[in-house]
Amino acid sequence: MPKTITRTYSRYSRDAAALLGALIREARNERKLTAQELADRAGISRGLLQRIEKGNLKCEIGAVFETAAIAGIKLFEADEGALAKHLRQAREKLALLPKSVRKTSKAVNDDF
Amino acid sequence: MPKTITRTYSRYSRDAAALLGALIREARNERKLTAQELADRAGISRGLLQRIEKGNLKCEIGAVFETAAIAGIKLFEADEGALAKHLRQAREKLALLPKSVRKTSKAVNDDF
DNA sequence: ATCTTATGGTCCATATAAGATTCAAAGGAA
DNA sequence: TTCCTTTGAATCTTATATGGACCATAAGAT
Repeated sequence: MPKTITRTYSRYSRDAAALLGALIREARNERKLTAQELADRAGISRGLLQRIEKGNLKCEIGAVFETAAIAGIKLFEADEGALAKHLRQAREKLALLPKSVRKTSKAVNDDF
Repeated sequence: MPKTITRTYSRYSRDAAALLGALIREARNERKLTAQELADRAGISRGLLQRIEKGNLKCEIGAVFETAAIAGIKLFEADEGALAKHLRQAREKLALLPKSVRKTSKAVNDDF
């Protein structure tokens, strides 16, 4: 039998997905859209929308983002212009950075 | 031959994923972590991390959120407390709402 | 220069997410 | 009450994302 890979998720990730799903559901209800309607507009199935609204982490991020956008949820609390600006800045900044990192010391800290 | 489903994504979704990926890469470089190290900590493969950092939308949202969390990116809000707060508020609000919506008129507007 | 490590990319096997279908139950309108 | 719609959930099949093994290139160290 093939070995089954079971992924584990941190509480933070679970909360983030649950929150996003709840926001989508809230926005959908406010706009008086049925699950089927929103799913159709997002180009996904109703079953997938259900999983997304429940905060299921095993969903394609493209489907989640697309659904959130159509429902009117703004990711990163930014409007489209601000998002594009952030993106451009991030790209410019990355262009100046070296492509690879080299460890000189094991300066590692996980603070979360 | 089986029919292939090709998903389309809005510019907003693409930008959001690209930004998130860029933020992850930036945070990884600041922490002087190699791609392999971050991938190991997130429990994913290096190849998947590469796609995430490139903003590929065909990735499991759980893997993306987990990676972002480990890299130190705070989703939606500044700190985890704010995230948990929002989540709780959303859930409380949802508990008061009816489970289903009924269309009385086609009051639908897509403003994005 | 050499050596070592990191990255970017491709290809393939397979674990798995998505779509489709079904059903039961609940909600709202008549 | 009787419809009709929506939702929730389970099952199955299929499309596909993931992991792993490659290899070439780039970058830092010596």
